[in-house]
Amino acid sequence: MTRPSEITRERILKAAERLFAERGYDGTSIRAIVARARVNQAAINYHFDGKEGLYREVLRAAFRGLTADQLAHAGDAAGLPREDALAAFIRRQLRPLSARDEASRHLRIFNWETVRPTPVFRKLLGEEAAPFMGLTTDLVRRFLPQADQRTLLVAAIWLIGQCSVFVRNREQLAGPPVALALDDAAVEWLAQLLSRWTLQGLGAAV
Amino acid sequence: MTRPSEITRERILKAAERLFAERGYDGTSIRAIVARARVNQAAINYHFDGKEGLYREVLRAAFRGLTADQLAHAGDAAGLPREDALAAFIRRQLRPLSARDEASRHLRIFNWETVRPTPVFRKLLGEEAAPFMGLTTDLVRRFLPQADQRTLLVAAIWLIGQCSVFVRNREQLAGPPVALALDDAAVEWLAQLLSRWTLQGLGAAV
DNA sequence: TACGTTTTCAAACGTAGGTTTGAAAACGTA
DNA sequence: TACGTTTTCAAACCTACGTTTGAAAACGTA
Repeated sequence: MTRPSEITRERILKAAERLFAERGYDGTSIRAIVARARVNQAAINYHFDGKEGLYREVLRAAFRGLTADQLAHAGDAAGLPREDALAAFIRRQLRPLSARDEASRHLRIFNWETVRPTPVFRKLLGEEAAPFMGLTTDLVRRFLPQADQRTLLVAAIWLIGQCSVFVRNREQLAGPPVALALDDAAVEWLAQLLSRWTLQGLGAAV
Repeated sequence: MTRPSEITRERILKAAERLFAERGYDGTSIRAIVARARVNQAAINYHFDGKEGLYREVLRAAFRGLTADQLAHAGDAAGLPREDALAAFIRRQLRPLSARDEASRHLRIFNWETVRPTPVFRKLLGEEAAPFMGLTTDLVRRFLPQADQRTLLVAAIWLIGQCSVFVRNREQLAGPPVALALDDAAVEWLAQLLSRWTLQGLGAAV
């Protein structure tokens, strides 16, 4: 692998990630990607063997990026009181609300897949979802020590869902009729509210 | 309005609803719709003034259909103890989990819009979301009588989110690694679990 | 039945999409 | 430097899309 060709590859990946996140797979054209990346149109077929191959790469990177971010703090959680660990988890889950950064983009690519998962995505999920689900399950287990596995899984999904409804619908919630402010203070307020309700929901005193 | 032309209209709407639900707006072609509806291709432009006009009609029907279910029971809720009203709300929200019917299809059309809302959808939401949000807000207000409007709104969204994470990701949750069973018994069990956690979360004794 | 309107139809139009092509350029190495 | 390989490039190709067209058919009504 020579250096310049790697640059082209990276430029394509970066542009593709942005556009796929914004417009989804179908809504993003090869021509739009190459225009943004400032490379030749044929480069995508040369480097990634077509649009689908490029998407596969982007998806994998997004998935890794997301889980890596969350798994990086898994170690901390064990050392915290369960209440604090839960609050930290929720705060991290809400992070894309205020930050319009890489994590936010990754999550968006992810979201496109939840409506109609591509085979590529299904495969990825089957292979790599376990660590994150395990982390979340471990967290709720601290509140439901004698629950069975099925209940723990549902609790984990429940917890994730409480956060993701705000993250996913960020744009609608920002406008009328809800008009939820989304500055840092509001996000922190929201995180505390969700923490309290979740703690109580799982039967912990607050 | 003559009779046969109404039949054509209905056939198009029915076919379009199915296809838009399955593949989304971009993923559904006019040609696929007319093939399923067994009508001429130009009929869509004649009756709906183009693909976007057709989508507008389908979206409106989906929205009405979805909220109608909850709104129809809004009257009942007032007469129930708040705990029962909440449980009934959750059970209704989870209904698309077990029923692969019209409601399920409507929700799916809705879901396509959450990633990147079309202007058509935004307009619809602005015009018609208020009754459903009002209903949900009224419900949570019974648990948080002295909360301000912003908190009530967040609580309402929180409640909706807890249900929608299961409904939205039904397909992924049914498969590995979660492998959540989704027969009627399991859905009822899930509804009760969510009811309990939500009740506790909102500070009610169970 | 006769006539103006509404509705259907097959065909074509123009555009945008992903991919392919074959040659030119850049590159690494002997 | 010379040469085989890798990478870039502009152009073309082919397909699928949404829409338009103009005439034929069906319709409602007088």
